[in-house]
Amino acid sequence: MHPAAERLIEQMGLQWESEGRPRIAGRLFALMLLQDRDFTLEELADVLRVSRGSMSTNTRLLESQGVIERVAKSGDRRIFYRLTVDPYRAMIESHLKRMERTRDVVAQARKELAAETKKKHMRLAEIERFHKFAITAINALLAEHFKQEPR
Amino acid sequence: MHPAAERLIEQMGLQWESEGRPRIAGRLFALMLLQDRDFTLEELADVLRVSRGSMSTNTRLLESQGVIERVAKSGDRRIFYRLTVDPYRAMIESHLKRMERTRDVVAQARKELAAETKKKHMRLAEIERFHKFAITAINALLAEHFKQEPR
DNA sequence: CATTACGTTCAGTCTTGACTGAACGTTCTA
DNA sequence: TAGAACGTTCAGTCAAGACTGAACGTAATG
Repeated sequence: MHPAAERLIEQMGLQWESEGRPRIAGRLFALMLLQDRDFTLEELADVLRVSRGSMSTNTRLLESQGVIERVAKSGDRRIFYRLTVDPYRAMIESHLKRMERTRDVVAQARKELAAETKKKHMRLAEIERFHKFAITAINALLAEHFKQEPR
Repeated sequence: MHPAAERLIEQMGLQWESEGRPRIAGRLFALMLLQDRDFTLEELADVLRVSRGSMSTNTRLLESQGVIERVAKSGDRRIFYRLTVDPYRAMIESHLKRMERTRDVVAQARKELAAETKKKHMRLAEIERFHKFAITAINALLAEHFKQEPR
C-alpha cells in the first residue's frame, strides 16, 4: 500500500480516537474511502492487522450507524462489506441525534424549573434556542447536500 | 439544589462523557447554565463534589476553549469564573477545527495519491467535498446566529 | 457425518485518561 | 516575617472500554 494511504488510515484512526470513537473504526472507514470495493471480514482484519473479533465488532458498529453495509453474494457464504451510498449523511445524523438528546434534557429541566426561572439568572433558554437553531440548520444542510440523491 | 437541576448537571456530565469529553467539564458547564453568576474554584469544587485539583484542570480546559472565562476582582485574590458571552460559538468553533483537520488530512492524501486516482476507485474526493461543504455551512451558521452580537 | 470455513461472543488483558490528594509556589494579611 | 489562603502540579489510583484470541455455533462441502 502507498505510504500516503497508510498515513491517511492511521491519522483517521487517531482522529476518531480523539473524538471518543474506536480507532479501528476510523481506520476501517479510511480504508474503504481509499478502496471503494467489497471486503470480507478476514481481508479487513488482515489489511489493518487486527483480530477478526475486533473487526467483527467494528463492522457491526459502522453498520449500525449506516456508514457501511453488508453485501451477500450467491455462491459465497462470506459476508462482504462496503461503504453505503452516503456515509456522511449517516454520520451527520448521529450527531443530530446527540444534539436532540441534549436539547431534550435541557428543555425538560427548564420546564421543571419554570417556577424559579423568573427569579434566578439562568441561561437555559439561551442554549435551548441555540440547539434548536443548530438542529434546524443541520437538517437544512442534509437536505441541501443530498437533494440530488434522495434516499 | 432543585432535583431537576441536579439531574441536568448529571445528565450533561454523562452526555459529555459519551462524547469523549471529561464528565466534570460537562457538569461544570451545566451548573453555570443554571446559575449565571461568578464562582470561585473552591465553590465549584464543593458544589460538584470534586477535588480542587480536578476543578483546576477542568476550568482551564473550558477556559482554553472559550466556554468560560476568568474574572478578577479587586480586593480579592481569588479567581472567579463565569460563562463567556457566547459559549456555543466556542464549542462550534472547536468542532469546526476538527473538521478542518480531517479535511486537510484527506486533501493531503488525495494530493499524494493523485497518480493512482485515475486508475483506482476512490471516494476521497467525495468526502473532501462534503467536508468543505459542511465547513462552509457551519461558518454560515455561526455568522447567522451571532450576527446581532459580533465579537 | 466429519471437516472446514466463517462470524460472533466473551473472558481476560492492556491502554488511556479522568480523578484524587498531597506537596508546592505564590500572594496576601496580620 | 510568619502564617493562611489560594491555584497548580504531579505521582498514584481507578475505571472504562478497546482489543485479543480462544471457544463456540452455524452453515456449507465432501
